[in-house]
Amino acid sequence: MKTVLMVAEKPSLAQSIAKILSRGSMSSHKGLNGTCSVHEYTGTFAGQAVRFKMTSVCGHVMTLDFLGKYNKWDKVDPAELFSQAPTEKKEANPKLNMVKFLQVLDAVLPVMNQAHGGEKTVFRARFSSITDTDICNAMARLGEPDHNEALSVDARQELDLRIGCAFTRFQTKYFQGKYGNLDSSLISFGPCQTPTLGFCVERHDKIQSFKPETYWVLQAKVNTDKDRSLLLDWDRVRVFDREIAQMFLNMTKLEKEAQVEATSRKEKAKQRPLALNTVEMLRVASSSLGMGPQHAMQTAERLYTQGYISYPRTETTHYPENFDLKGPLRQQANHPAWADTVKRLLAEGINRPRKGHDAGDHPPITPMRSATEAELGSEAWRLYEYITRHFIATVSYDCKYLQSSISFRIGPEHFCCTGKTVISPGFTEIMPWQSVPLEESLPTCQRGDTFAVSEVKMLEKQTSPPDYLTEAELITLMEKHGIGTDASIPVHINNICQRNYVVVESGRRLKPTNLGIVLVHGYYKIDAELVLPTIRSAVEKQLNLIAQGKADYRQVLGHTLDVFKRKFHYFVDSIAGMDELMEVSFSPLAATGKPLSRCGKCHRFMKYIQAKPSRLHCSHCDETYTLPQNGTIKLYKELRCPLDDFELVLWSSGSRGKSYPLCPYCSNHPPFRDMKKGMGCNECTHPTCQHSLSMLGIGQCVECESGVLVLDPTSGPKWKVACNKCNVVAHCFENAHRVRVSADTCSACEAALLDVDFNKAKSPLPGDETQHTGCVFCDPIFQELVELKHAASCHPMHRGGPGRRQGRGRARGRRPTGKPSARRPKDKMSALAAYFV
DNA sequence: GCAAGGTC
Repeated sequence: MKTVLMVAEKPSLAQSIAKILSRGSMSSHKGLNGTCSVHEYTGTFAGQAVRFKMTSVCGHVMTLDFLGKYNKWDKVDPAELFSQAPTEKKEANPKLNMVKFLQVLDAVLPVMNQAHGGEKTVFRARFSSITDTDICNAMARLGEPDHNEALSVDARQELDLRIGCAFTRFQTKYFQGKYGNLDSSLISFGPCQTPTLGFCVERHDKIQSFKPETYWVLQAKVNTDKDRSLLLDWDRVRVFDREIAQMFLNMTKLEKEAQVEATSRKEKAKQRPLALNTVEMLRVASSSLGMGPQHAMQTAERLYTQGYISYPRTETTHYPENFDLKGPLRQQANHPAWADTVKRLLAEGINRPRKGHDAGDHPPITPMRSATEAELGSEAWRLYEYITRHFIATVSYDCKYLQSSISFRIGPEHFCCTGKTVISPGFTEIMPWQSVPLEESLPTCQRGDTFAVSEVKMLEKQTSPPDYLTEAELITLMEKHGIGTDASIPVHINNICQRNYVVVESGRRLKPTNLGIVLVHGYYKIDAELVLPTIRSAVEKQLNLIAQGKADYRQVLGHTLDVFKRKFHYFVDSIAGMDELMEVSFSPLAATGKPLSRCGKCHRFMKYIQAKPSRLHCSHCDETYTLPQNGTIKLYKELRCPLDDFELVLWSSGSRGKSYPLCPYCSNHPPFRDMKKGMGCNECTHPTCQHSLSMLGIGQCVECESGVLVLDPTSGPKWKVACNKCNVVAHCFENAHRVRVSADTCSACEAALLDVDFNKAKSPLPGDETQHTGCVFCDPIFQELVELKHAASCHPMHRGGPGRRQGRGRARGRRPTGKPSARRPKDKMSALAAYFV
């Protein structure tokens, strides 16, 4: 039997499609990467009985990047990134082993192509919803893969990469080389993030340039009953001339009666909501739940993987034709929060949902199973509750209310008042925040009736500026201008926050920082297209032409790159224009920071710049030395590096983390071949320096491949031994007053022996011993005094819970022998000579 | 260290 291999775009789709096509009779097993499954079943294909193997990829298989050597910022002119720098396709997620996985399943491909000589063997199914009819129709009308669509995607990828990286590198290097308080580790630029920032700054500018204007309003009150009065709105709404307003006031004030000119009563409806898609969910999450888009998306993702809601990334607001609305509704029939509403809907019949937009991706977001707050936790519950209420609302009835209004005349001026009374609340019962506000009902009257005027007064008011953009408004703007997609909108918003271009204020409003404002104003000054949303859509148009086969991939790519290369050169030549704005808000490097440690070249104090990216700046030599981020920096006892005479500094990630000394010069200009930029003394292979790996290294890390456990000489009296690569930290010899790494090694495991001195009173050593030399891994006395831990880290990624091999003394390690760096050289001076570059 | 866009 022949095999038909089918590949969907993600695991969940493979499963649901296989289920449909096999009518539920497939057998499934995990693929070799543990993420993608293979679903197998027998069926017919092109009239033959075949074995189907259905699997999927998982996001993009390949990604685009520059060749390695073009990723060295100090060695490559960003202008080269437009054409000279070659790009390569890399596996987007090497851990998934996607390419190998597909190759295994695809092992038949060469055979396929040969055996069928010329006959087509690769097809593409096109469908717009995951329903039986759609999927079966797609299988009956298989098309060919569209090469043009692929080219269009490739072109977008290459444009975004080249343009984004060129501008980002140039800006970052230029401004970080001049200013010391930008407080952003990266001055990034991108075709989506920059217009996103642009929207926020545009609103800021409107607020700044806003000039309040005074206006005047007439307000009249009439008596409708003995003790009730009615407030009337002026038909002219407001006037901006005080004297004119005064004139109207004088004319109406003379009148004692208000005459009813007309009354009306209209039945109106407030429409039930459209089915829920991603951006609407994100808007409501931000504006009503106070939950940022990134966080909301993560929460939704969790609800989805746990089976509480349907797939949360969709642009569609229309339920597929045969979508089962009653099933999910029935599941909610006993929910304590909305059982009554749901039961009534089921008994009296649900309403037909409104016709929304079918984007052809996934069905709208709906609850998949009933859940309570206790089960989900408060954050996830709030989102789930909203999704569920929204779903119920889509099958509820419109809210119906009566809008009545009365028009009055007082002298020559016209006034009116309106009131709403709810006829049937419809969906607002399940979405109470949408309900029509309760208002006092209007008196019943008819044309010609009169009411006594109790008061007419003139109010002085001022126009007020708009407020900063809310996240919800920003999402709407992005959606309207085609900036980003449902899945990437939260990422772009997050980006401009992380880069410190905007900050989230109360009410989730986005207030641009000085940096964000200066950047956008600078783009406006030099080349407004760099920040306007129109440029993205213009490029998108070209890319669509490629996809439709109406434009040539090479030509579009070449032309667009050429345009942006010119823009880039013009930007670089005109950067002084942006710089003028920078100067106003930021301080030059030389005027920033506090004196900390001495430069090895001029022996003057260098200044420590704490703002991101933290670094040391020598204003005399005009040199900047970057420091490790996410930690604190102190002077290290005025000790100096034996190689360059720079004063060492001590980096620390906090009392529960690790710390190590580093030489500012070596860290930026590695002295030995086997050292990389950013390394501290704990990775330095200097054979004799007392701070080096060679002198303080003990043995191989118990967890990671390449790390070495190094004694932290500053950690006493709670001594620590920390890996110089990963987060492993061993706490040891508490209260020892001296710990030294001995020149001798353990005969069993080759680790360096430690020489430990205790005070008499606090010594944990057996007998009355105060001194002991031994191996931390093998010595039975030391094993009791060593505890392995992970350093408290700023990166949750690396936190990874307790170590697999946690526990006293179980950690076995050899003094590393694979690399010359960690071996104790026999002839120190000759080894030193050999290490120098 | 950089873009955007997929999914996990």
